[in-house]
Amino acid sequence: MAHGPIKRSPDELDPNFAAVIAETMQALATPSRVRILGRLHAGPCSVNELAGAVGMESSAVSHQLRLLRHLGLVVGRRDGRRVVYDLYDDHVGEMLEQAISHVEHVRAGLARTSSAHQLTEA
Amino acid sequence: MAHGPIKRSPDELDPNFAAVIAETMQALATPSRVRILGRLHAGPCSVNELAGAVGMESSAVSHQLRLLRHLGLVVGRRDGRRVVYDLYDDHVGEMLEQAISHVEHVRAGLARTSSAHQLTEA
DNA sequence: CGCGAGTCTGAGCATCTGTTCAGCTATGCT
DNA sequence: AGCATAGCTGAACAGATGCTCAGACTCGCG
Repeated sequence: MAHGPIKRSPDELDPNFAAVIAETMQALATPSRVRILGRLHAGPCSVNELAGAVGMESSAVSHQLRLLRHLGLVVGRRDGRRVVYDLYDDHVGEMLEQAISHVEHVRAGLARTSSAHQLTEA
Repeated sequence: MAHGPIKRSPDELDPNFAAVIAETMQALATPSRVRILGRLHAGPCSVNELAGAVGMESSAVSHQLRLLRHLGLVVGRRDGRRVVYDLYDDHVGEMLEQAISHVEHVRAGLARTSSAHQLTEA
């Protein structure tokens, strides 16, 4: 892939590009969206199923799905009178998985540090 | 490490675990923090340097650094009268890099979809 | 010891975000 | 056509968030 104008190295990020990253990563910055994506990672399903699975009202789910759609993370296809949502592609699933594994690693490190800290905690 | 109750597969995430993920991923959900982490990825530096690099007030940077410290993503070491911050470990750098690459992929897909959409946009 | 530089902290404020609520649209069935 | 189901949308509200401001604290130096 020969892109070009996009900043690849994480050093000295372009302010504009940093904003784009932040915008997209916000998809994973809320428990409800994380659970929605997690559920979709198990397979496509409708809004109501989703709502039941994550314990939210359909309306709330719909609002979040719109956000995720705009971010390009999920897609919806009409099937009869339902709309079946799915992750946009495998990359989204990977992103979720990697987020999970990173968080596990980080939290493990946190637990270790939380007793013997220097400037870690006030 | 024998943890146990933690959910590893992204399918049907435990609500509690989803909250933990969201909490940590919020570190990347703001342009200022993304830029701070990006700058630190280039190498350790002090609060003032950081502030200059990302164009924020030292105070604001300090506030964000506290957050990032509590999340276990960065560490600070006193050096004379300055405090030198650094990423906690390589995993944090990787997390940043992967976030960047995923976002690039997703945005590329978005650009492609934004013209021929069905339920993507209203 | 006193002062300046560097950093941290709490309060206050403006903004953003997520949920609920009410109502609308669209599809399918009788 | 009439009605029920499924989903979408906008307004409104509560809670969270990020920044600024003022002040406190620490460290090094004269």
